[in-house]
Amino acid sequence: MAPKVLMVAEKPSIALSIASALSGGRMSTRKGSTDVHEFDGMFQGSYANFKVTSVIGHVLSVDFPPAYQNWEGTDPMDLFEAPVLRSECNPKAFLKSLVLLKAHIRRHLAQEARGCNYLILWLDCDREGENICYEVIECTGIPENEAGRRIFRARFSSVTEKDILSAMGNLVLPNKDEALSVDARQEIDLKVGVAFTRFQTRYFQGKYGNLDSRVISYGPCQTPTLGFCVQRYQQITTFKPEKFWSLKTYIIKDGDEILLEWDRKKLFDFDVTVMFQKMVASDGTLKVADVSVKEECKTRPSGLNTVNMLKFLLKHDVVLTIFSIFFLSQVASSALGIGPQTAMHLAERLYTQGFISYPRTESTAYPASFDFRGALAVLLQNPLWSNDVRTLLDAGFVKPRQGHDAGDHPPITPMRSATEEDLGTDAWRLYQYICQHFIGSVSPDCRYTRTAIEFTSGGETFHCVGYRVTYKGFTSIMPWLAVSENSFPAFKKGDSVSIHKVDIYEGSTTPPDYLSESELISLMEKNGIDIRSFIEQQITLIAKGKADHLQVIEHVIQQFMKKYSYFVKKIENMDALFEAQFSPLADSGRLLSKCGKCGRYMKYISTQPMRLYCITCEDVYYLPQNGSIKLYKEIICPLDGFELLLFSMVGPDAKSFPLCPFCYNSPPFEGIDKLFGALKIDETGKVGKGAGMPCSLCPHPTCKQSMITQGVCACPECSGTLILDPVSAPKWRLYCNMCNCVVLLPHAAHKITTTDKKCLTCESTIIEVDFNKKTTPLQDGATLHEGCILCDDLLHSLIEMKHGKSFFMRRGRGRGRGRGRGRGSSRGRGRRGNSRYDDPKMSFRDF
DNA sequence: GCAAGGTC
Repeated sequence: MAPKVLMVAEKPSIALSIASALSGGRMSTRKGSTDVHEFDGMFQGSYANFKVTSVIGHVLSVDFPPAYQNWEGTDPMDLFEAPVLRSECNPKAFLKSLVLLKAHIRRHLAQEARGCNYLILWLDCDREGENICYEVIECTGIPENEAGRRIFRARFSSVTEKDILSAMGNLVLPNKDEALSVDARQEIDLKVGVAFTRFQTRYFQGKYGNLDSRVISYGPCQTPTLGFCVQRYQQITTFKPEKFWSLKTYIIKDGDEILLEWDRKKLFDFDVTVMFQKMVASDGTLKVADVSVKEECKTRPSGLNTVNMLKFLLKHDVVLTIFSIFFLSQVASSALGIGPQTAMHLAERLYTQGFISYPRTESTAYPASFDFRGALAVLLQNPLWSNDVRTLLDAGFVKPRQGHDAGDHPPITPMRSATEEDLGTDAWRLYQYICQHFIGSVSPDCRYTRTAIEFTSGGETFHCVGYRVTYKGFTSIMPWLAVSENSFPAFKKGDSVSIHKVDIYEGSTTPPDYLSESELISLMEKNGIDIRSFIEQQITLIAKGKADHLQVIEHVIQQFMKKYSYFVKKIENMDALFEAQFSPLADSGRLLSKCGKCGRYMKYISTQPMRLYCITCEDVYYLPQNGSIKLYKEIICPLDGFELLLFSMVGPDAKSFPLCPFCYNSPPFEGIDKLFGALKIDETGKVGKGAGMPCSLCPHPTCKQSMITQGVCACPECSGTLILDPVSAPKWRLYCNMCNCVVLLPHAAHKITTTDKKCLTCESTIIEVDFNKKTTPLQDGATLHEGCILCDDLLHSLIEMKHGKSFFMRRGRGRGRGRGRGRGSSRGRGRRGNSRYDDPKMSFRDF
């Protein structure tokens, strides 16, 4: 019988590429936890059956045993020496579709491995990938010591047919040392992170009013990074501007006014500056003391690594702003801005699709054997740079400037030709840069002439400098690095020229800007990130086989235990800093959301009647009763600046809706005066019913939470409007803002949003559904679909009506049902056009 | 309720 070969990649897309390359496209695919591609071919000289499948990142992760999960019963110090368990990954809840998939990967691998003679590991070629190799081996049940006999590792740096075939022809062994180094990292990160986080959270919990102390997390990566940001923030806030003065000396040459640079640049003493000005002015003439002409050269770049790629993209684009020590926010300052996360996403995609080589590399040096000619030839197809590439291939290219070989992957290099249409705007920008960088790196250096003229007058020296490019070299393909030329006066040594004027310029020093992400990346690169670099350097010893992993873990943990006990002993020092920043907690009530008037957190009083109290403004805001309330995404009401809350009924199918505490109590629009469950204390002190306007009744025209933007169509049951429930994913639904009617939307859609378009037939809001890739009802696997839930046949066939639990004090409940059709136009306040209600299609009679 | 590192 033909031997069976199982191959496992790190992600489904790579499994597909590998199978396509090895089978020449002739394969069959069946569904599983992840897809399995099958084909026949040759392995080790004989005919074999292949199947290629994948994991989805790590299969296993580490955690403490249950006994250590209890915050109360566990001293964080004990965590350092606690055992750790490896169990199946449990990704965060927001990745719901992944949870379902990942939960079964272990079983999937075990099943697929049954009866297989060989296992070939196609995980990404980095330390994490090496570690996942051993997770996969464990799941398949094949003994680890079969490495070299039944287990092999395929090493590749790009997902191209060439690389895949060559990896298949040169199978190696998985690297246990690198895998162990990741085990060590995982254990250290877990222990350090959890111990410090638990301790400082518990210490600060309930101590300060305006500190959100649900969790005060500590991590060897995030904390030092925050440190850099805070350090810069401190520099900015403590900055004292200083006045300075300088001389601006002008001459006129060939009719042009030219400003000369003063060699002293600037002085911090006004009187002294005036003295120099007088000396120069009384001389009145500048003598040309020296003219130097130098041929200079700007060298081509070395290969591109990840950090440099990110730095290029970030330059001027995104600024990291800190407005308080504990609140970080990103301000995108340019429409073109690609943040590091997006950039790496795009790069990952380009790699997966075979357009570029592996994008996570530290190396800027190419291996000696690298085929530059082949890599260049690929780029001939694109007219944007085909001329440059043709010239390089014909007239000879140079090797990139000598870079650094970190021993990981070659620099990021284009592998396939692509056009903007193939990739989409953002991915294209990134790809274009990678191509330009690569072509630039094998182009000649740029050469230019630098001319400097030195003038003297009254004992002071001035100068001007001019640049003239003699050969563009690599700067023609990388124009952003071009040497800028300037117009320049012709002088020779000994000439003299009269001074046109000498002015005093007064300026003042300015604080540095907020730390930009590119600066942050440079800082991280330069310093390592403190603490992280220590761990990194220790585990590298394991990866390189220079240290035993158990000893390294033991050593590092010992170090951190010492740091931890020092931290505990000195926590008052940290507390002193917090005291200066935060205000003490008042006696009762949990702080929940910010008041729009004073900006401080308001207290949530959970005893009936549920309400918010602002200590500063001494105001009370009643909330809907009989449900739970929590902060809603820190979104702020555009009308009054109060933070929105999310109210949820209890029980299955219970609805939830956002509200602004201020609007809810004092509806800002006329006519919104009905009772919707809010309570109010009347003059006699008795609890009565108050007014209430949640966002689902708000006629604000543009706010993303309002009835206007979230409303879809009229309720078939009452005079209300059906609103898209923003937190109902993945069981997306509409709920009526007046009665208990619920409409279930297509199941398991990835995302459903309202658009600003209206149905031409019935004026309902057009919704956009992003179907799940796997379950999409659309043809050709398309996932995006826009339409009216009533008039679009597809959407209409996928929706279903239900009744949820009512949360409003509705009037005339009995009238509700059966009123679904032929309603008049006298309904609703402030809702859009009413004529649509007469259209028979508005009816839900098909339900 | 905690980290950081994979993945979508």
